[in-house]
Amino acid sequence: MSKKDNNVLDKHTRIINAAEKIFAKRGFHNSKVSEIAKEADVADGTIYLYFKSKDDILISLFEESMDEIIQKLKSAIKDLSDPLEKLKSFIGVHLNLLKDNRYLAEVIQVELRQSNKFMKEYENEKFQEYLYILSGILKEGQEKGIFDKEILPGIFKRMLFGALDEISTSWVLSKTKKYSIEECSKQVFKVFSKGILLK
Amino acid sequence: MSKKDNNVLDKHTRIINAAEKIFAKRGFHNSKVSEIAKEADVADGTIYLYFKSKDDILISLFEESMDEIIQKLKSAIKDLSDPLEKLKSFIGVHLNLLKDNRYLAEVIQVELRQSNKFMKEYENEKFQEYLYILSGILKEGQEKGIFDKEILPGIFKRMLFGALDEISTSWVLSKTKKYSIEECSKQVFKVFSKGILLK
Amino acid sequence: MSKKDNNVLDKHTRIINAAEKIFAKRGFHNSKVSEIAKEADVADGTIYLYFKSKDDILISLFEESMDEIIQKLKSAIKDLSDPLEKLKSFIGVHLNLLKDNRYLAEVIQVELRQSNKFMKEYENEKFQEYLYILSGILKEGQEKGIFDKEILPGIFKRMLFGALDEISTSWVLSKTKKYSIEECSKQVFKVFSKGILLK
Amino acid sequence: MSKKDNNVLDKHTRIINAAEKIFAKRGFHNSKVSEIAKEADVADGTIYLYFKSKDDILISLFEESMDEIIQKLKSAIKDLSDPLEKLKSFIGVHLNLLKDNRYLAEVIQVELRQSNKFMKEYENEKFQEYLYILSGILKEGQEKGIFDKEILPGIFKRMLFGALDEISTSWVLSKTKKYSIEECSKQVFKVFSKGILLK
DNA sequence: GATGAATGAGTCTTCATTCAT
DNA sequence: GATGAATGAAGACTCATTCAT
Repeated sequence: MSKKDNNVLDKHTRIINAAEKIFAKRGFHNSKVSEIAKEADVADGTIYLYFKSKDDILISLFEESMDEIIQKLKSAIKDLSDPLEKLKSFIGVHLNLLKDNRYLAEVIQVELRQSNKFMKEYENEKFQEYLYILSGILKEGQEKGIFDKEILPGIFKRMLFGALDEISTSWVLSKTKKYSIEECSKQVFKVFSKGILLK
Repeated sequence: MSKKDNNVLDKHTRIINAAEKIFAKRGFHNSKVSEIAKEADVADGTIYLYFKSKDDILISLFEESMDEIIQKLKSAIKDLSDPLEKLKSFIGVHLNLLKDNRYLAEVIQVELRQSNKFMKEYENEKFQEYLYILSGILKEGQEKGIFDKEILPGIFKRMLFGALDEISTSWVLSKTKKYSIEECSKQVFKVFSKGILLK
Repeated sequence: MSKKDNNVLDKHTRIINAAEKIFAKRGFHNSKVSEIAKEADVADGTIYLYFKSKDDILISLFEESMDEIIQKLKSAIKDLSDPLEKLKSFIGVHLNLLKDNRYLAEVIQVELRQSNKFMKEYENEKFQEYLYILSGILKEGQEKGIFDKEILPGIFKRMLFGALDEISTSWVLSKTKKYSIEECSKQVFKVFSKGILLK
Repeated sequence: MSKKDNNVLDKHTRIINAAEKIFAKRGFHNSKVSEIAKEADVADGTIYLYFKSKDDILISLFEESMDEIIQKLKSAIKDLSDPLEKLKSFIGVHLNLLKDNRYLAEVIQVELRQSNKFMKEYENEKFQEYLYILSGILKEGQEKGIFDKEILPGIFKRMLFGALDEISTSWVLSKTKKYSIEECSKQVFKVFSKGILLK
């Protein structure tokens, strides 16, 4: 999106978009608020009419992105009844979302961990909600007698998120893009579905 | 280790130990070199007799820790012939190492990603070596006809590392320690072994 | 000029004036940027809105001062046709300018030489322009048959500048002011005019 | 002189020689004591067995050099009876001494002014002694009825020193060495002798 | 006397945030 | 609401000097 096109959007959105781009390029701590302001084509001070602080930009960026991701994940699995199909869809949507939004992927994978507020103080409800969808799929499959009941949902959700997260990170940072996102999705689904199916 | 005990160690080690603790507590960017110096019980300037810069402390901390981890992982699987046993051992050692060294775990999981040098410029040979052990176990199992040949080692190693990494992170950051490390190891092994076994 | 009066000037000028005073008092290397800021009644950071670095303040101070000096010297000799009168005027204006601006004199005489940039890397166009006026006066006199043609302008300009520079320095640093500026002017003119006149 | 040859000298001399070289290359404020120590092939701490401080090295360097210069100047004019010959000799010796000792010249011309102690606090007896020789030559000529009695010795000595100093400085810093030292000597003598002769 | 590892005071510069316009 | 000039706190790093060996 060109800076010109961006200017028709409301300032809140322009700042979030600019921050996403700058954070992805420089990392959170090495990004300057003035740089974000310049990219968003607003004055430095204007940022503070829409956000409380630099940290708040990152938190908002994360929450709004997660909202969008969660909504897309939910809508993708909404009409599926088979937990296995839900799992396959979840994995595919997660990896494709990040592929389609390179900046967001970099921010979430790499920079999100840089604000102390996030990892330690911030309660991170959105992330909990994301994980809840995952454990929900497992539990549903266990109740339906498809998935192994010995798998603990609280551990499974972390394991699968970690795998998807790492695959995304390495894909985003990789220059050669040796594997396609489709291939990655297939492989992750193969291992995790076989890993939890009752047989 | 008390500050007193620490003082018998050579200064390089004292500084690395102090940095590990401070980085874990405050995060890389929020840690002051003067704080590390104080914790190591040396003068600020002494740090620069042993390290080129603050970044260099983090890089050295990572490399020295990875060296130790890789050595322990290698020695743990060295005498095992069954790839499945190697996988189980690898998972157990990885998770237990981090449990036994809380500061190191926090630094590797959370803070390591904060130096631009690391994620983008730094080649990260140590990490490649770590991943190579993992893909090696998979390949060996595939050659022995135990593991599914369709699993791509380049994707598998990332997937398993991501899962272990996320389990470690959440375990380290978790206050309640709801699950034991042993339980986590068992679950990860269960899913990944079933996921890649030929049946 | 009191700090209060100074405050009506634009910040660039206030900083230059403050630097002139502080550099004169402490010397370039012993002057703190924060001290200049305090004297200029601006915040430390404000300095960096107007100058790239501490070195840049000194260079700007020099260039702006030389501009003023050169302009005054040029305008002083502009309407004179006799090279001898030009010489007398040049000497008088040079010495009086420094007398009227004690801080500037100290900075130019003593501190200017302290920035490596100046003496070795910096091309110093302004100073070349200053010297060019001097050699111009000699050449004009030689062409008019008044001055000795054997005197080399390239050496003469340095000789006279050196003499004026040293007289100024010792006058500025002298506590007793044993000789008046007028007396100094007269003596310098006497020696140099007799020294170069054809007779 | 090679570092090896230098090692046969006593440490005081080795340190002074090293400082002369380093100060000339980097300037006083940008020279590190450790660099001088390395060049002198002694330990950092050894410097402080022979000199009180970094400033003290510069002061000693200056005083010892001036002693040598003054002695050479005195001995050069000692057997001359004609004040005009003394003047010619003085000028020639001054300029040649600096030509033959490039490092010393740079230090005296450029770096000497960088220590506050020198220009403001330090009484600078050696320099006074140097100037005293100059005013002595003028006075002797005036008493003998050769030089113009209206020239004030206190101003004349500064004027001539300034001229010689500036000629040396520009000669030392000049890359092309457009004029020879002999040519410079001749020109300075020409102007100053004609300038003060009674006719 | 000689060493050089250790010290720690000192400062330029950055940049998130504010506020007068 | 919007601006952007101004603020000033904060910190990595340097290097003259010391002192235990």
